[in-house]
Amino acid sequence: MAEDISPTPQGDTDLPEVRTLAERVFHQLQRAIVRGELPPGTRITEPELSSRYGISRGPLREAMRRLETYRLIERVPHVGARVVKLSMDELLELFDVREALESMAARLAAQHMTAEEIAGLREVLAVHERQGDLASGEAYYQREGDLDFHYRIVQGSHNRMLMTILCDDLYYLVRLYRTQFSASGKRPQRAFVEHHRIVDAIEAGDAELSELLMRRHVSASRENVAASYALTLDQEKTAPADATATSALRPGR
Amino acid sequence: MAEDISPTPQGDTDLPEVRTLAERVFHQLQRAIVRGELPPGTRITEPELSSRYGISRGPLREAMRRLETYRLIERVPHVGARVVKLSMDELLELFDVREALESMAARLAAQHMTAEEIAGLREVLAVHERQGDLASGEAYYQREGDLDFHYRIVQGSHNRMLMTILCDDLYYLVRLYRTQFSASGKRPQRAFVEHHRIVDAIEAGDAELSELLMRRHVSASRENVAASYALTLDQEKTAPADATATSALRPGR
DNA sequence: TTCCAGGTAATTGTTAACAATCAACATGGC
DNA sequence: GCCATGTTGATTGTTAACAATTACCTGGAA
Repeated sequence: MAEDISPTPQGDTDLPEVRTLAERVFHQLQRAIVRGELPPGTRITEPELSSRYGISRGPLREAMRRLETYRLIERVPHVGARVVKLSMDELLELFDVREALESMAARLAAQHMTAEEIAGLREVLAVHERQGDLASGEAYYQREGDLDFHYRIVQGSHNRMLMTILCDDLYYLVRLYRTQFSASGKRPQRAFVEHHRIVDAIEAGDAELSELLMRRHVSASRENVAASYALTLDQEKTAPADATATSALRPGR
Repeated sequence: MAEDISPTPQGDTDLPEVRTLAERVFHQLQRAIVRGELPPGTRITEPELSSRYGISRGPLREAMRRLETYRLIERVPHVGARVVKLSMDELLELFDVREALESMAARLAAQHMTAEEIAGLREVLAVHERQGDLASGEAYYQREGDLDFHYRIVQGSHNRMLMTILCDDLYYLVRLYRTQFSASGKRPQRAFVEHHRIVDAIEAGDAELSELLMRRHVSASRENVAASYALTLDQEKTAPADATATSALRPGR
């Protein structure tokens, strides 16, 4: 059980910031966690990982510190670190934060987005639509495209702090939640229509409408997730196999 | 020039999380930066600080990494770190983020705040009012009280992620901005009235009104800062002594 | 059987020395 | 005189060993 992560000493030289060992192992660990190769709750021990990646504990600790700031692991002094365990409560909290920040981003995007950026946004939707029919059941690309759509609108806000919080700090947490609660519910058509209306409002320069539509869009996604979760709870009640696996209630800090 | 910070090996043992050297020096550095004892743009060099605080470079690097996540310092690989330099653009960006998040917090507070919490909130305003007449010109306590007010509403949202972002991640950045752009404009009466109306809406359980009032409150504060800044620019134009000191335009990343 | 105490092993925190990178300065050529 | 280039100094990145705290396990007593 020491070869789960696929060390891959090569491979990720595309990132511009691999000037140090700590950066490289940080990206490797980040990818492993987001992909679910390191399941939530997994204990992270420094000697094991340092030997696995062939580096010393110094850079590894720095990488772990960065993972901690992204809320992907949780550390306790003198005790250790473990991959963050997700609860449905926290997922819903994340949706509230996204609703607040992304609606603001849409408002600012309507004011500041350039013609080129809007064209690029439409292109995302077009590509999305082109492979939409074949990917109707393939939820993965759907959601990737959804992430890309939201990502570009945040970029269009031209607010660097907003971009940092949403696209750097929370981006990987959103991805982790998606791999964790894989049942994203299928409302691709609805989401697709909403995306188009948001772009229309942005292109028209209607800040208030853009904000309102984005707020509804995120809120609807939140309700969708909450509903499918309630459904899961019901199914568990009828056949309570191993409740701890899916209910994922935090032990409480 | 090696005794500017006041090493103070004792003093801050009130924090619960001083179980490690890195934690302690982190808090010391954080306080030094927020108080302005380490001016923006100051270069942070590891050997100097490690010898100054009497610790090794290991814990110091961990402390600096934490400071980086709070956006209080900026690091460049193989080059070094320096205290973050504030620009008015970024301050306005921060106001946008606060407007989005704190209005959401007010909305959630109206739904989830307990009677005890609301009573505590009113107590903050009462204390504030009691010393309001004597501190009419004393802007410092005024702003501290303002921070406390906002802080408690965020706590009242019962959304841990919101609390983390606003009260942990952005709190010290807001304080740094206030010490930097000390001219906070004086609209204490206006802000005070707005605070009371927000509490009224929260107590009435009116989520939408609470959100709206908080949004206006933060937005008004933003416009106030922007206006006083424009005034400063005008004064500089008439007497352009050293423009770089107060205009504080980033060199652009 | 259950609870508590002590000891042991493992892990984290810390330190100091070594290696790699960068910025500034001096030197030489055009 | 100015620009390119090599060198030097300092700073950061990395490593390995040491110290301190914690968790687990074993043993015994109520």
